[in-house]
Amino acid sequence: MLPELKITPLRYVLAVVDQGGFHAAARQMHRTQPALSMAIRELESRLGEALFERGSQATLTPFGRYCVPRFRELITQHDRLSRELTAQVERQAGHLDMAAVPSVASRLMPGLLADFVVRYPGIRVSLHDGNADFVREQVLAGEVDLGLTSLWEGNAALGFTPLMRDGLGVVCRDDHPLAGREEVHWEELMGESLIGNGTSRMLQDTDAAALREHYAFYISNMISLTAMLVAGLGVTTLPRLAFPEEYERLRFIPLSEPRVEREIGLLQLAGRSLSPGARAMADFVARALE
Amino acid sequence: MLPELKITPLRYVLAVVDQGGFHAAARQMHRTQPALSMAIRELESRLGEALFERGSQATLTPFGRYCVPRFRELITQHDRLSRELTAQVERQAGHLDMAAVPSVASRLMPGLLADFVVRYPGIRVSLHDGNADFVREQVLAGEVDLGLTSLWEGNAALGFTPLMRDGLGVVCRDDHPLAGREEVHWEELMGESLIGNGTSRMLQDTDAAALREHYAFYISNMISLTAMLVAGLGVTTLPRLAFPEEYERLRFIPLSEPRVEREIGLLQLAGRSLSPGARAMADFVARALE
DNA sequence: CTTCTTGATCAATTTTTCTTATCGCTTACG
DNA sequence: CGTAAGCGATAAGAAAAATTGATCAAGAAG
Repeated sequence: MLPELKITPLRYVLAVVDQGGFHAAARQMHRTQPALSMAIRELESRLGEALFERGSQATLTPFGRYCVPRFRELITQHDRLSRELTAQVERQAGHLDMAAVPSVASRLMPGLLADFVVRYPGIRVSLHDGNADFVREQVLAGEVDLGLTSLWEGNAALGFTPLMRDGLGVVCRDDHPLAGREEVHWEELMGESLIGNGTSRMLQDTDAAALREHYAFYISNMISLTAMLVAGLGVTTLPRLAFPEEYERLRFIPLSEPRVEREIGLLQLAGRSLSPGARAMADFVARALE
Repeated sequence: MLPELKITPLRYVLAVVDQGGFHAAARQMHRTQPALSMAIRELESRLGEALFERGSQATLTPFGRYCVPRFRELITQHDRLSRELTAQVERQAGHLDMAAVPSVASRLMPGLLADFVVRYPGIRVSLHDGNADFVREQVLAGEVDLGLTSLWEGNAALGFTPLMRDGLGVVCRDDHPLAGREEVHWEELMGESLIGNGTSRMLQDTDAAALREHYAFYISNMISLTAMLVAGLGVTTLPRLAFPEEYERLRFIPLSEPRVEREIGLLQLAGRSLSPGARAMADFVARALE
């Protein structure tokens, strides 16, 4: 049965050694002198050997001299751990993995991350991007702490916090008849050369579901899609956030009827709390997007 | 102000993790389940972050998962230290430095040490030999924990525990007139070719002090001395323990008048306790020599 | 639906830790 | 030489902490 060494009495011993006396040590420790006397005596009896020479004042025994550096080492390790955990809790350190759909990753995250690293310089962030299914799977598998995506189907194991709405619109080239319009009704698209993409499932279960039958192409890759739009090969529907603003010739016209919106929000495992770093990010994102 | 982590609650956490539940852990720790619940809750509040998922049973939070290996590490280090100190106290480990006069070192210590290492296999011993002044200085300077010697002059800083008496006698070659005698009176030596040696000061302040004026030689080196005795160049006085029994032609005849004895015993710093290993040796030697 | 198990909670109690007051001893100083 | 100051030990009581026993609510198993 090996004795349990409590940290505090070890600290007392070091204080006595460093300060050269029980009184001075007590002052340093914000304790009274008898408190140290008794705590150290208790420690000695637990070890079965005196640490301080009795009679002589605050002189270490040979065994005490043997112990002191070891006590110091253990206390150092304790303090290091305590400091490390505190840093985690206070978000001065830590890391988090997150996944986001491409539109969020490329349009929202750059600015968000820039602010985040200023606010939490110690927290390292890994951001993975992929489509909504990918994000969902990553969160579900615990591969990432957080997802930033729109949720297509609920799941008891997932917790979703909506943060912003993102309305669907038509994207076409600037010389297209629809280009100057304020808004578009879905039936106006029936005659167009329609290009389907990954976000087209937003039309599912809406009045405009019939559009999905009329795709001339289906392109999942965003680069390819924009290239085709720029080439004037057709029009497509995209949520506003996914609309590539950097292409001068493309225009975004909101869909007025039906008004289709996706809800972008934070996805996480339900019933599972977040690491301090992940919570910092979740709170930060939620606050930034209101 | 960094929080003070007590070892026991950390152990509770590991027990819950390893046993997969509070009840099982409580059994292992010989505590009741509420004790663990409350201790862990207190630890959590001290850290400012939950370790276990509330609601779910004995599931770690991400922060908890982060902590567990670190807790385990600290506890391992604590236990290693505790074990190490216990080993010292129980004399299963340790070391000691001692010094002894040559006669003791060569005649007594070999057998003593052989038994000692059987009894205390973990304790390493360093044995230095030198004359009584050397031993005394080594002890006084704290260079060695223990001395095994005879004490010529007391000192408040030294503690001496007599263990055995060692009587002075005359040493001569087997063809010397005194060789067959049972004992010798000091006055019988006045006509002899007397060789003085380091132990001759035992005659100081005795009836035979006059002999010191009649030395034909003074030889401090034991090898030289025995060579001269074997060569028949004279006789000398030696305590029995210093008499080199391995020389077949030499004889030891006790001095009857005056009866001069040196007291051989343990020398140590007064008011300074011994290391566990040194105390083991001191007790061992004292018991062996009664 | 009932039963069993799990962890949480609360009050009571035991244990531990700390303080106040005091003692005996040593040291420094006039 | 004697006095005052400083030190650590000690005892008794107070405060704080840990632990228990009993009980509760919730989820899992039958």
